[in-house]
Amino acid sequence: MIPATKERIIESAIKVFNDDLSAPLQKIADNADVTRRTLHRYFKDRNELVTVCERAMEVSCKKAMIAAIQSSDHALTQLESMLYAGIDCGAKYSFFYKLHQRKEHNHNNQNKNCADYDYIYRHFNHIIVELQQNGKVNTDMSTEWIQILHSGIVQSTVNAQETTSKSDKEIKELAWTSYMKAIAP
Amino acid sequence: MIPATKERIIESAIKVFNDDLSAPLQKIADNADVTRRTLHRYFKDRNELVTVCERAMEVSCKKAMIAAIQSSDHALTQLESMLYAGIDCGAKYSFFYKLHQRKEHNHNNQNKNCADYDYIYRHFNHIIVELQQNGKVNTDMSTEWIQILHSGIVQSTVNAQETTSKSDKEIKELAWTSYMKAIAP
DNA sequence: ATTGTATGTCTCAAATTTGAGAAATATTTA
DNA sequence: TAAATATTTCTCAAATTTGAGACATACAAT
Repeated sequence: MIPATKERIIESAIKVFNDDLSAPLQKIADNADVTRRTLHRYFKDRNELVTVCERAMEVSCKKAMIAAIQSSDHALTQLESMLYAGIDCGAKYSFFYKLHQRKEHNHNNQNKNCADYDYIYRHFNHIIVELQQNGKVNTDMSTEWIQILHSGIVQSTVNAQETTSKSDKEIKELAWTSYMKAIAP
Repeated sequence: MIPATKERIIESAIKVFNDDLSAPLQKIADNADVTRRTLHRYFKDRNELVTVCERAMEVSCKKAMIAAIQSSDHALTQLESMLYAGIDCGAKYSFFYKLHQRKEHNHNNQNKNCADYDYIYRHFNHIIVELQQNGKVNTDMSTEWIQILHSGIVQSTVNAQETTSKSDKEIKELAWTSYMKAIAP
């Protein structure tokens, strides 16, 4: 059982690191409403914190994605759930996505995380191809592009949640409508 | 006339700061292929560099946006040009957009930059409303949401340019097609 | 009330980052 | 080529960030 404080530090760290990987740890401590000393009690050093964040984010994000895939056997519903899962994971999703995209990252399917990433994106591809065969998705668009679009919509929806006055539900519906229409034939 | 080196430093700084505002200056120097010493000759300190970046990015991004607006008097063409301008500005666009969105930013239309930002977004809104009246854009979507979507598509297209094998032209076309279909009635 | 655990405060040394001087080298311009 | 300018290299002190010890407080569980 992970203590609530530790959890809070990880959450803040994910949020802060997400657009400022070199941010001073003080910034994360402030954000989590703890002293820097407390942060250092939970994490040996910056490196460990980053690693833990990556793992935490991978785990929760992967879990949500896999659940989304398994929530239905209709490809369209699966895709919709994946979009919502991404939005719900918030900053974690961008982190997750970035992580496996950046050039320093040496992809390696022996690694459990990479294997899961592969699992998710194989399924994603599978869903898209199926929808294309059913004539529900534009065949002029590569799955590669649709993946980019998918993550773009997730990201901007997450950002939007912070600035807009709309309810989460409304925003998600807008996101899904826009996405679906964008990739429709 | 700004020296090429200074220009290069600013470019790198915008790129690096864009997802790591606290990055060590060494990282920017490396990216710009100069020594940290050279960087320090052009910029008194980190703060000055950040300020100069903001200004540079505002100027070039604004110029491109305004040019896009004025490039045509067909609303749809204007919107398309604005999307491409955003993509061409690359990292600058996200920076520009973020800058005026973050809560520390105190919007103030006495400020020339804010005034220009307002000018651009007034026009953007105008274009959307006009397209909605012509039945070319979905009236269920607020301009607020369309703006979010717009910047989301720009951002992910810029990211995509770095990872994908597709040509810039192809990607831009995909972006525009997806965007237009997403907001169509 | 007492014990144990978690967090905060204050402190400090080590590590890193920052900004700049001085002289050597490279590059441009006349 | 010579002079002028820009950049690099090496160096160093100041500032900031990092990680941790020692002890004080707060708070929950028994």
